[in-house]
Amino acid sequence: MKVYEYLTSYNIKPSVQRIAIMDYLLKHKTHPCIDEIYLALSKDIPTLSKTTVYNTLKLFVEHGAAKMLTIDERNACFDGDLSRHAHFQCKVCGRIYDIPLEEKRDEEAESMIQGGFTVEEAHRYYKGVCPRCAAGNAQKS
Amino acid sequence: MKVYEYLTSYNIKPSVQRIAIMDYLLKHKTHPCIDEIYLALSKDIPTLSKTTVYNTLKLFVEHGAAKMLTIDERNACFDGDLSRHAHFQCKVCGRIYDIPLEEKRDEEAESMIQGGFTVEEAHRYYKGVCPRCAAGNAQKS
DNA sequence: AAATAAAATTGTAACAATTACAGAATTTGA
DNA sequence: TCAAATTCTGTAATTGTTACAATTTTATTT
Repeated sequence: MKVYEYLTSYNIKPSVQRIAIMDYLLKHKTHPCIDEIYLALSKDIPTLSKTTVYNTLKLFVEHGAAKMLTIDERNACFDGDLSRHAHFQCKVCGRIYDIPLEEKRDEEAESMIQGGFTVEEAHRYYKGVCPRCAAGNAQKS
Repeated sequence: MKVYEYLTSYNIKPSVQRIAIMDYLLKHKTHPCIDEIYLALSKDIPTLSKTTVYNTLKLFVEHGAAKMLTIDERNACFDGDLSRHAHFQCKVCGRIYDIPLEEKRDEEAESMIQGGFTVEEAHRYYKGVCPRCAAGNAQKS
């Protein structure tokens, strides 16, 4: 299985729950929060505990297999896409969009490293209103 | 008084509490959280309620007189510096540093606007270890 | 200046996201 | 198969934030 090896490549011991959660992350680019993942997977794994979802995502982030987004004030979101990209959250519907970044070096990060900082994460995000909502098709996701 | 007019310029009716909170924000570039502000000002204003600090900062953000940072997962931080700049949070001591941004246009934002997005906020931040902590002088702030 | 209305502040209670923790279940390794 | 280690579960505790009603303060009208 594919996700199985993906997890092991990050030194994460696979389990039914971990595979299901990573699989969900890789297949749903919606930047889901804990609850979304929990509710979706509970259908297949009825015994799933929300604590496990918390623990597992924390594990993923620690092993570098997922990223945590703190764009949304209310709750943390998670991203299985590890490529360099920015995010945009619509203030109306709450959706988080992926925004491609021009491939160019990050001068700020470079000068920080010069200044003695160790840079482990770089986040960039925007907020505003998405085209969908601007068009009046506002709908809570 | 200076802060008084500063508040009115943002259409915020000044009060003892609001002036004290804005004054604290302008004088302390530490990106304080609610609790830091509350604890610091309680000494001068013993009747101050934490709810007031919450309400007031929400008001400031709505009127564009302050910015809320969601870098720290545990609690929101606030910044009275409205100029364009990035932030760096040290994972060891938790300090949030200001990082100057080269003055150049934000191509990503521009292309998003082209794509129909309304961009109201742009955030950029980094995480890692600061020089102080790297040198071993780790100390929780 | 007194009375009234409006706005701001306070404190408690409710709420929601997250974490701690101990017991149950599962996996691993002899 | 049995013991040890790991993972998972569910409840309880914790914490940041918000709702709300009562009180206080400020502004307005008479």
